[in-house]
Amino acid sequence: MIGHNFSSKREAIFKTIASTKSHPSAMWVYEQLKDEIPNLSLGTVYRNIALFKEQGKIITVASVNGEERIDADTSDHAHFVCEECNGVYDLDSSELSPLEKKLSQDGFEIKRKNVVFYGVCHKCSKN
Amino acid sequence: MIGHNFSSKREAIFKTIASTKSHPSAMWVYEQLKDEIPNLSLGTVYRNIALFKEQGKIITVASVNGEERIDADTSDHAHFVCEECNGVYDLDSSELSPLEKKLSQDGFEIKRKNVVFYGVCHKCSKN
DNA sequence: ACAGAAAACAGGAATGATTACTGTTTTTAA
DNA sequence: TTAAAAACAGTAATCATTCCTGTTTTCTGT
Repeated sequence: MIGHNFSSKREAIFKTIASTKSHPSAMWVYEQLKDEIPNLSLGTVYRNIALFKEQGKIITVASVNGEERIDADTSDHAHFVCEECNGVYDLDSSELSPLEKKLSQDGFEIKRKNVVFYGVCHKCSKN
Repeated sequence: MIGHNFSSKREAIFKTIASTKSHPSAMWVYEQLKDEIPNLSLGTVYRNIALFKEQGKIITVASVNGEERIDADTSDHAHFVCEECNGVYDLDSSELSPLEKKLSQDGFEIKRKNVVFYGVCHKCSKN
């Protein structure tokens, strides 16, 4: 069975993703780990990210500057992408439920949603 | 001044994008036009799409199977991506205004937003 | 504990959408 | 009409991501 074998690298990759709120890219995860695990391969990071997605343990949040950003918080929430610092913030998105109700009435099966606001965050706005 | 010269190819590209509700990819636009304009270059399609985006005449809607999908309807609306037929549908998204109000109160400048639902559309659902 | 079998991995090559470059053609503006 | 500016074709380059091959690690049944 794929994805059920123990692997210390897999665990380290998941812990790195789960322990940050930075909504990281594959490269960021790789760079966080390569001191601790010198022979880690970037391909392994990508392969495990794909596996975690299939397993529903993480989601894709947005593509920022051509890089996919992920999140181990799979609860129902939206995101804000700052186009100055490339930071990604969590937002509540409970307002969307009426729209979702209408969709399912019209025969659309919603499997996941992606609500992203783009702009300048409160920190970068000050400068 | 860049983008203000007349160009029949630019016009054809924009018309192709504006006259469809399919939320096309660059390649789709290229393929629609290459019979009519045999010496059209794919690079020209990409260059003009980038220009239209800068000019605010089109927006990016979603990335479907690694391909960016665009829309000449820049009004405030959301989208539904069917993961079976790769179709993209328009949705109303007026429910989002309370969330946007809260964001601007918190100092976030919203420049654009991207609301995408993923799933199976009503047509594919029947099969 | 041990030996295959299955899964995971490293490292590097391949992919594919998008972008950049260069020489040529078209458009503009005086 | 003519020189400068912009747009273009065609092709090469980029870069995140995926694929491939030989090796290592983990699992499972005995």
